[in-house]
Amino acid sequence: MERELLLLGLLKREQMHGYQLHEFIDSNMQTCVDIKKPTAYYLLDKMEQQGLITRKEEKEGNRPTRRVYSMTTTGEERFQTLLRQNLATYSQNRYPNNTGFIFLEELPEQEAITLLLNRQTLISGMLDEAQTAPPHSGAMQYMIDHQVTMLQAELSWLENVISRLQEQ
Amino acid sequence: MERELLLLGLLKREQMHGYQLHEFIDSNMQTCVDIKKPTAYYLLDKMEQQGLITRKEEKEGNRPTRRVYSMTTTGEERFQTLLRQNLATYSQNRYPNNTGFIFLEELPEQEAITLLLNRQTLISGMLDEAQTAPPHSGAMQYMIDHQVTMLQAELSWLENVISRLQEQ
DNA sequence: TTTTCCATGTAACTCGTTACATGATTTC
DNA sequence: GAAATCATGTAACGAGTTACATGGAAAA
Repeated sequence: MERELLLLGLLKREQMHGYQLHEFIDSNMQTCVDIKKPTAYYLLDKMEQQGLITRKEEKEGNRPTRRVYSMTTTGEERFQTLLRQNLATYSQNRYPNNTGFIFLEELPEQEAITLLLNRQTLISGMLDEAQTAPPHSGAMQYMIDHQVTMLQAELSWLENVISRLQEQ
Repeated sequence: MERELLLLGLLKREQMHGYQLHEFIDSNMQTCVDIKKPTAYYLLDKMEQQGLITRKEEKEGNRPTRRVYSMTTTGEERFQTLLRQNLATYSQNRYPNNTGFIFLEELPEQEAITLLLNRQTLISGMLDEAQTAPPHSGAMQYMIDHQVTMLQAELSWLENVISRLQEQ
């Protein structure tokens, strides 16, 4: 659903072909969303069949034909619905990354601390990366801020856990 | 992988049958992990075939036979590996919940604010719930704290977005 | 007596991914 | 001449879910 919203939203701005969409997402939005090529092609196909988008073929030289998609009015309506739904709603996030913490006590404290310090380094690295990302236009910046906020939260929680372990 | 770690970790503590595992997870850990019954049964089957756990049948009266699983030494090793890997590692979280924010500008400001206020209420509710959860034993408490931390971060980011919209 | 709980499962499906295939074109 | 890029796709798989099925026991 979210990837459909993503593709629709981008196609609302301007018509694009599959490769181009994937390229754009992969190089401009990699910090907060991702989509693989086969998924993109598959969704475009499906949404075309549903009448949300239409395609026109574009031939340039001897290259493979581009299938350039643009939104239909049905697609526009769908986009509006999806967008509102997405913004007004929130469903609990799971953090499968952290399942191991349930069993922290199974490990000798010293080893646990060592492992967690490694994790801390990883998260710090990601945080740095997110923070040094070039500023994005408009609402995309919100998404980057979100990543940063969440990574900071993750980090501060982790530091808390580590220091509680060190107290013992 | 994470659910395997979860099941293994619980079976390390004490032998259990599928229904019981699901029950336990569903009623004691619902804030941070979840697993559906068919998934649990499927994984138990698979892990038994891999020799990570063994089962013995337990018959009580005329009820359906329980398949009580307990860990093997191979399972113990696997658990140790998975646990260390999970703790020392971190991979970027995606937040598909928030995809819509990329297109915030497509909406009239007033409406956007209204939608986001609704979302805010939802998150506040979840936060309350997580905070009033009865304290858990040992490391499980870390997981609850994590949920709380993440919800707070989500909320503070959202409030920030809302107030930036209101300034305009 | 009807609903809920106990305890197991299967089948079909969804969403997404990896790995592979094709073939021209530009770049090194 | 080899490698990366452009542009499309298919096939097989993976993890997990929903919906359904069974059948006895306890509770309402």
